[in-house]
Amino acid sequence: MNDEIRRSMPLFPIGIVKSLTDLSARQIRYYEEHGLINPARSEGNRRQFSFNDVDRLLEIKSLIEKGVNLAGIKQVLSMKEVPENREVEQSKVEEIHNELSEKELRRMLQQELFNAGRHGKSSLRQGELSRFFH
Amino acid sequence: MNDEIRRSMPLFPIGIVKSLTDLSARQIRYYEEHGLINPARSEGNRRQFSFNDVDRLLEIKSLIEKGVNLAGIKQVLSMKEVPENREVEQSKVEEIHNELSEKELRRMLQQELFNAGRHGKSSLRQGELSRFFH
DNA sequence: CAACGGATGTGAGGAAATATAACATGAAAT
DNA sequence: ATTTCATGTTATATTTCCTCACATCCGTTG
Repeated sequence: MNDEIRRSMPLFPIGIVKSLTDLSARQIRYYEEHGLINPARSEGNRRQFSFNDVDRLLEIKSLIEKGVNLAGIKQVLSMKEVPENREVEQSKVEEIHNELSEKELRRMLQQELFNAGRHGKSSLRQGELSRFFH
Repeated sequence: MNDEIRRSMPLFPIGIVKSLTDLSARQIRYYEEHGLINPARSEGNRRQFSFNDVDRLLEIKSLIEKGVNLAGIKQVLSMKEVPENREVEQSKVEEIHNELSEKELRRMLQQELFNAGRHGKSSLRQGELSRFFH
């Protein structure tokens, strides 16, 4: 449900994404420039990548390594887009983004994560936050 | 298994952690100064927080809100440390950190994430990377 | 072959995020 | 009334990231 929200939560700076994907900053920015990814931005205009973004970049990298060019990748990725409830999800996200300010959204997510982590947990070993990224 | 590795992978800058935990940067740094957390550092000396770190901060925050002071929190947290295979886990992590350079470790993790995400996956919806953070 | 466009590297210049350190402050403890 | 704890605030330095421009390599095409 809010899985999509969690997965699209802006978390990582480009430096981390670089090491996670082994792509250069130049490449990442270039792919964004050509619409393959669409990371969020901080107030100060810095890119903030979500899990979805990183997933997508790994997918892109894999295709690049197979010799697929950007146009081809664009095709492949667009085909992977869920055919069902596409507009539904889309509108849901937009709804949230329009009705709530960025700050409010962030706070909401944080609250959700926090509360969920609060109960039914006895050992730190089990973890709190990370449980909600699966 | 490598769960602990994933959970302790340095990912977030302090700004994100602030919004995730609703703690001030001052607080976060203060808690580190007093040994409650121990985030990794980038080459350029910036703090890099893992899921474990964020979990811990949420735990700390919860205790703070209950009126527990730092000494008390230190106690509580130390008690949560797994009594079993403590040294085992510890030594395992240290082993990795000693035998492999930071860069190699990072690359290894990235590889693992990447490869695991590569197979048995047909829809982007399912996600690749995020599956490995649970 | 020469020219062109796609994909990436590199460097300049500037802005944002973070680091440490020092001092300020309110509340709690002594 | 002091002292200590936990946090805020401000100043200054560094690192990371931004955009933009130009260079380079390479495959495709006229």
